Amino acid sequence: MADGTAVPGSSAWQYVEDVIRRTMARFHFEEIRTPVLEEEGLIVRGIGEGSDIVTKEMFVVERGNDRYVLRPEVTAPVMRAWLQHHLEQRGGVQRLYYIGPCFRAERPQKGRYRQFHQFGCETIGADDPRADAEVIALMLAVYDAFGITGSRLRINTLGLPEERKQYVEALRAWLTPHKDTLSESGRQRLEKNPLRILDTKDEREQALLRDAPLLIDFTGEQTRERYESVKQCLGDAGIDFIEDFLLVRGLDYYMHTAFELESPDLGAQSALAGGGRYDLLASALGSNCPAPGVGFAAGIERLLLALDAQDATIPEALPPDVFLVALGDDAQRWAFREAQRLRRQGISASFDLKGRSMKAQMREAHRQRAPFTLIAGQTELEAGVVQLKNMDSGEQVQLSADKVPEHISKCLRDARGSEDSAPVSSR
RNA sequence: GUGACCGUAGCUCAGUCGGUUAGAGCGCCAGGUUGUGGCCCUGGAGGUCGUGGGUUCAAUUCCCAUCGGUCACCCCA
Repeated sequence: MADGTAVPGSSAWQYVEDVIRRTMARFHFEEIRTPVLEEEGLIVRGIGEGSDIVTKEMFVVERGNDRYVLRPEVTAPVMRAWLQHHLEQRGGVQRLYYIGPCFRAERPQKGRYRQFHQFGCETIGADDPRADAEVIALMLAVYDAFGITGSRLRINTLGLPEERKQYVEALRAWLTPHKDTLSESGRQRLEKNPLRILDTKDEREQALLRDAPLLIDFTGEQTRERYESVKQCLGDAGIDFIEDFLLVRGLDYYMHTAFELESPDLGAQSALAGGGRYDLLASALGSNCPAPGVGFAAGIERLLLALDAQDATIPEALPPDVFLVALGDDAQRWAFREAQRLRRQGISASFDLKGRSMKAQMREAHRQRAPFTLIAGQTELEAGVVQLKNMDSGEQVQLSADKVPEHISKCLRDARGSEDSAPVSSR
């Protein structure tokens, strides 16, 4: 197995996907699936030639003269799909979401894996500030649905490319005299990408930055008004946020609104999710179709870490409705036959495949939390009957073999009817 | 890519200052109950002590390499 590629395949995973999909549906976002394999050019143009992802974190697949990459993120692929399939022709605004694997060739650590899983949404075709606020609200709604608390929403505006460019120069000019205070990587960033210094973890650099110029002061009236509207929408919806003028994003396509959701439970990789507006992505991809967009991306593994840290209860896998216990060779054939009969009628059935003792089969039924067991041996087969045992009460009744499905159905209905706990999931 | 730490049973971990058959708890299997789960009791299976090499009379233990893992830097979900 390649480094950093463990894929959790547990009931927790099922549960997480289920809650995400339901939340997305509540906001009426529609799922879009894009290929895991993408043309290298799309990703390079989309997230920027100089970005860390493109320069050192991509898994490249070559075939003949074609170069593909395993997608490192999903926004650019979604935009490609939107352009390629002319989704703008569907009229209105597209509200889309995705969930699936992404790949980045970084050194694995807590909350960071080479194959990881993202979910996120993209609203394409609207530059209304409410779209930004809606995306943020959706992002928070997901974590809310999981009961995750203590995370912080930070927002900022990255302005327009022109404004940012002026700011970068001003920041560089301001920092250059303080070169000696910067760390080694800080000095490298000063050359390559001064914006990245803003989210430094170095305390001396953080102290220095307190007096540095701010991007917001280099933005024009339009940018500022837009930013104010987004904040106002968030306020109207009662969403708490922290304004952080030092917040930047690592992908080049972002502009205007940028945001990040941080959790104290994650270790060094503290971002649960992040996103922003990317009105110029479509043109970076070579389209002249205007496609203003805004979205967020979130890591499922980090969500699982947060759930774990908060000792959240994750619903267990559903038990079978009935476990069939067989004694002897003839009964083993009966167990398979009977399981199939029940399954065809929508009753979930399970049975032993190792020819184990009755005691072991009963234990297995108990372990699987089956509410009922159906027991048969030579005696029952010859008499055309089976034993139905209620595992909860221990009560056992003998049934005529042909009445089994309807009887079990009835018992299940009775058992479910008497439960006042919330239904976990319908079958 | 850089650095630090860690690899003993399915899992969580003891242990050996180098020395007869490497342990515990949980889990698993079986018996106690000629065909009945949970609790309890008894027994059992399961380990090339990550791998390769070196030092030594002797290595799971020391050394080197390698592979795997973890965390941090960096980066970001």
